[in-house]
Amino acid sequence: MSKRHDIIDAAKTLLWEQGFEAMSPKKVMRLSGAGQGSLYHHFEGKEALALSALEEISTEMHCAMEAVFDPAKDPMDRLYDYLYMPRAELKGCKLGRLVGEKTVIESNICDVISQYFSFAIDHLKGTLQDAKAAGDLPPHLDEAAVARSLAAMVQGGYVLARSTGDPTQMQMAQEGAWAMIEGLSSRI
Amino acid sequence: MSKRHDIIDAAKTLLWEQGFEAMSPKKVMRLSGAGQGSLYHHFEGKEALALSALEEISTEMHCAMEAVFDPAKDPMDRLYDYLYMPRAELKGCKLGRLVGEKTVIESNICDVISQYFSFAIDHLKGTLQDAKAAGDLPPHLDEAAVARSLAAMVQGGYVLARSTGDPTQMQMAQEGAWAMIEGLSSRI
DNA sequence: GTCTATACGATGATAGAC
DNA sequence: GTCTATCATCGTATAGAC
Repeated sequence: MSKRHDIIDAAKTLLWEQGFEAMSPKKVMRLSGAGQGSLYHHFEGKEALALSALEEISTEMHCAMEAVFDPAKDPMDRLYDYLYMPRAELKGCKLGRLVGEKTVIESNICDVISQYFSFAIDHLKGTLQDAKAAGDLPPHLDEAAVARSLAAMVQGGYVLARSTGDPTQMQMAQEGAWAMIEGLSSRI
Repeated sequence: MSKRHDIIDAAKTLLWEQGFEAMSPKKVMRLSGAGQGSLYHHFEGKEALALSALEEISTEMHCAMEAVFDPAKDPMDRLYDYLYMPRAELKGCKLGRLVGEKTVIESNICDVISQYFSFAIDHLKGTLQDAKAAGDLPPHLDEAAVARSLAAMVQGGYVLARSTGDPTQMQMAQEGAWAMIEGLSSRI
């Protein structure tokens, strides 16, 4: 009965709660109940473990996003649902939170994170195009740029919320974003 | 001749380049040329040192912002200048970057960061009000929310840029934000 | 004020027995 | 596959001499 999964689960938890640098092999062992031998049998080292854990997390987040960007939905609804997706304001984005760490930026971990963002931005861009085609947004709007803005607003919302310990900071950022989108829409 | 300033300077550099957890007293000593004794003579410990360094950084950033939000300027110019302020896209915000770290969130360091954000948000809010008063933005716009959105967009722009190693991600986020603001303005 | 010496736990990993 | 040594190094701090 392999402990591989217990180890990955512990790593996922610690990565989210503490970040990559603070996720030590020892903490993973304590939390998972596995010994040193198991950990280094299944994974080459700390970075490889983090990579496996983050790939699982990334997959889970992709699934959540596919639901939000369901092409059967009205484009403006998709945008609204993206902005107002349930989020753990004070814990931060499971992936985006990690890019503050130098060691993450210098490792392969960064690829998993940037792939997630490009996935989200592509969906946003497509949705903005659909909204334009439906006559819901002005035709001259630069959807590539606005898509980045919206993704950035969410990531920045976490930063504001965490710095103040106040989840409503994220909610206000969301409302501001939606106010701008709606303002553009209602004036077509 | 006190080494206090050398130590603070080294701490400022390391905090920006590596973050708080990675800023070890030993690294500060190496970079500043000071010995252990000097460091612990001038500062109670690592956190106190970081706090002093970040207060200096915060002051510098406040000054830069006062220039951007000069009340003599046209409100829309102030917004534009804020969005397009020169930024080190790949290094991140000297303050905002730190909130990803658990130890930062749990310490007094967080206060310095949140004070900086509330300063920026207040200026943004006031500027948005001025723009409304001048007839440049729709009167029903929720300036408290939009102010958070704009501040968040900048912080998130750093996240996107760092995750991809591509500074233009920040620039696109800025352009998207400006496109939305301008879109609202041109349709009054 | 500055320095060196010393301490002790945590980190990240290897070795080898079961 | 799993476990328990064991290791060198780093991180954070104290003590005490100059």
